[in-house]
Amino acid sequence: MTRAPTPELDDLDVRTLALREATRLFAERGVAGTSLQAVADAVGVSKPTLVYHFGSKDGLREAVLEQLLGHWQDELPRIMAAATAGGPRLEALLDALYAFFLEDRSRALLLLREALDRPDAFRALLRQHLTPWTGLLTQAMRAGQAAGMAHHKADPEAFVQILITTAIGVLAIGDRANALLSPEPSVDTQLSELTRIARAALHPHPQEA
Amino acid sequence: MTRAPTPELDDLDVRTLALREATRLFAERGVAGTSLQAVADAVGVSKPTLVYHFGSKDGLREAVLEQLLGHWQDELPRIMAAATAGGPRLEALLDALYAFFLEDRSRALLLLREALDRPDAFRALLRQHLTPWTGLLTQAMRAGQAAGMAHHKADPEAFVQILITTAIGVLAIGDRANALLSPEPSVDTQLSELTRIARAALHPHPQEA
DNA sequence: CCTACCGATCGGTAGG
DNA sequence: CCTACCGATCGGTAGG
Repeated sequence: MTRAPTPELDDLDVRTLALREATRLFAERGVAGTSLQAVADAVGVSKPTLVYHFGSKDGLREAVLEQLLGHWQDELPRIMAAATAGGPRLEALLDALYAFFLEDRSRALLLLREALDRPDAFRALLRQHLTPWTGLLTQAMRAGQAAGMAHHKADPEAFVQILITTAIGVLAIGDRANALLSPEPSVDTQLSELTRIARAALHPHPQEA
Repeated sequence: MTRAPTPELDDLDVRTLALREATRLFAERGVAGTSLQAVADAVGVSKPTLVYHFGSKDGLREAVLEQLLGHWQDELPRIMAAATAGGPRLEALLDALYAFFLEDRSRALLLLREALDRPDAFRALLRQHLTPWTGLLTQAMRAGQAAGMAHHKADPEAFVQILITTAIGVLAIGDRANALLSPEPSVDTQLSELTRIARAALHPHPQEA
């Protein structure tokens, strides 16, 4: 018995471990494709223990998503501060976006799956947590357009939308979809190209400035 | 009894109807989230009837995918011919890509779900059916680069990859992910902006030509 | 193409 | 945090 019998410590361990394993399994196989028993086995506890900690399978799913959004909430202020330090810098923003999702593949996979499986809940989740931040981006972009530093034909909302959609798409399935091409572009190469595309599409052609 | 009792006709009807309903349900809820009974109810037959026609649930899934890829195989030659008629035209290609997936939302959803749920099978499917065609695109793009008509910094494989990934991403979840922004960009607006981005990222800046 | 039915597994509860 | 167990549903088979 090297393990502390303190219930509070055990609680923390099981809950943390369960969140980690559920995140991994839900991302890989989807929520519908993952049984509570499969999570319980991965954690090394019984099925009712999971129900005790999270109320239900749906409670576990919500806890996993809340944890993901929590990470996001912690990082966003830091990212936005860094990116807008010397005026909004597109590259810094994209690099931060890439880094966040590269740190844990499950993040992009879970987001994409949630978008597919629960459209309404997904929309509500974005509205609640992220719309204020994207508003800052489009605002900065309009300012850039007014100053002639951003392409005047760009639609700020659609531009930001597409960049985020593409980044998450590449990070979630870039290693599968690249079977389309030969030779296969690595995820890193795809992200570099995305940055180049974004830059070219944002900055006005000199003769139009 | 207005319906013909001919078994062959009924066979065709049930199979066709089952494929249609399964496509819709698999796209909406995923394969794991759709029971054979749910498909049977939607078609109006019993569950064993589906097993008779498709062998198993997995057989039904494969039939749905084959039908999707079949459509693609029929349209691709037409698309490529139209797009390369007067030299490769980016806009024509993108419009054809958009049109194909807009015609039936399930197409983009199913592809995305398959990429998530069965990575290896998805890669094999792309390699088998689509890599030759994308090879034509990168080839045309390299020719454009050599002629100074396409941006020399672009990575052809990564560029094509990203355009397709983004188009499918927008068409599959553009109506959910746009809750990120306010006002929400419509899917049409997103596609227009994607075309603009692609054009700006492909064509070299004049001073570099 | 159906009814009847199979064993296995599902999410969740009772009770401790 | 467990064992024991619940009814419901799963994909699939038997037999016609």
